[in-house]
Amino acid sequence: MSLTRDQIVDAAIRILDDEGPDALSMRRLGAELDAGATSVYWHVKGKDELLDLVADRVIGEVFAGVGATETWRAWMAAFARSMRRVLLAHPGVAPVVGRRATAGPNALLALEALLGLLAVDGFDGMSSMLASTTLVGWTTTLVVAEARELRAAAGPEVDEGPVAPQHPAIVALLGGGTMPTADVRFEYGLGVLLDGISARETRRRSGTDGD
Amino acid sequence: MSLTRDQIVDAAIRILDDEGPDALSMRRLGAELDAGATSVYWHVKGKDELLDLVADRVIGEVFAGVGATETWRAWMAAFARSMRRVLLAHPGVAPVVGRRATAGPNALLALEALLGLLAVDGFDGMSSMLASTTLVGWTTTLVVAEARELRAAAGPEVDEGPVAPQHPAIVALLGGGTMPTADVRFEYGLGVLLDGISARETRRRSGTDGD
DNA sequence: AACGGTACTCGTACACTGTTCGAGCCGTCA
DNA sequence: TGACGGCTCGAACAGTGTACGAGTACCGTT
Repeated sequence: MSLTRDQIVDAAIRILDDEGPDALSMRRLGAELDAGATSVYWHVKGKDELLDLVADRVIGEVFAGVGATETWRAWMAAFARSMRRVLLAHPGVAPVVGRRATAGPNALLALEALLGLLAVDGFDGMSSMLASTTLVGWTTTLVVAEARELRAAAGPEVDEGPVAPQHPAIVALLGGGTMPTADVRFEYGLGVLLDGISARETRRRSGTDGD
Repeated sequence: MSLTRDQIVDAAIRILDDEGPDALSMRRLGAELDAGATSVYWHVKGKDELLDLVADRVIGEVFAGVGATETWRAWMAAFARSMRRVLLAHPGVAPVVGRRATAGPNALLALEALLGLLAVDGFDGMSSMLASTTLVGWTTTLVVAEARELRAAAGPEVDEGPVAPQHPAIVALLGGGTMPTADVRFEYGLGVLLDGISARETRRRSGTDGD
């Protein structure tokens, strides 16, 4: 059976999703493809390149989930939400995406789209660069963390240990029953970010220097 | 020579800083301590626990660099800047901090301090929880990414490849000479975050629901 | 002074990992 | 038919984290 890069990436994602990040070894990948353990090496330079491909594939999926929008704000929100949706559907690949700098073709495609929108809306080069990196950075951390929690919850029980002997504020928070859901946390953070970017941009255009 | 947990963590950080994240193996760690390869295992459960200790140690260093402040805003800014300073001084340990959920004693100490300040300034439980996780999440990603760039720059040259065949917006940005320094990027993001949190909080107190 | 036990060290071994190498297969073109 | 290039894959290598158990060094008690 002829192996292709796409099939290889598919198989890797399947393993990551079904058995977790630690389960992905080159031998296991070969087995998943009904191929010899090292056949993959002809198509892919090594495990690093494989993981880059996996990450970019997922970014592509994220980007595909973002429809056309009117404003940069709507686009950013849609992108962040799409990223969350996709990564939570693939909790096993989330750490992979989080760990590497995203400069694959799909990542560039998405960046290009965002920069275009920002330019139309009057952002200058510097501001748009800063805004986009901030958005991407924040979104990945938060969602990767959430995916980790999701994976941890699926695994064996781990008792939290004596959380807080003398941390009254933390105890009050945890015990207060006000623990927000992951959804709320995400939407709050997203709102904070968009409001902040918007406020900065307004201020910049009015000529007032920050701080 | 008697080994202590502190000495072990010290040695691990030394290796991470001097030789990079990949160089830290249990055997190498033993050698650094002039000890047998597996002696460490009596003091530490395994490599995972070791890395947790390393991460918390660094968080402690970050926290120590944050002086007393009047407002939550000043504290958050100081914490983020301290984190950046410390992680850039230890680029090798940055990925370790980035990879794990921070629930060690020092992390809890810092969280407790922040929550206390937020409470004094009138944040309710939910808002302060959201604000703190957003701050920590954003800061770690950005700084870890920056540390990675720093490490990559120190390593062997890697040509970027054909960056953008048909990505005009990206090309314009990179070629425009407006590439902001890491400092500027960081301060911008921090400003965005703090402005956003502040705006949200104001709106919450005025009783207007978001969006 | 002799004993028992606890705290600690470490050599060996096991089951893995990513990756290299080179021998072999197979279809295509001359 | 022969040769060649694309492709597969078994064996081997160096290295990993960790379990186990034998060994040592120190301790308070008798």
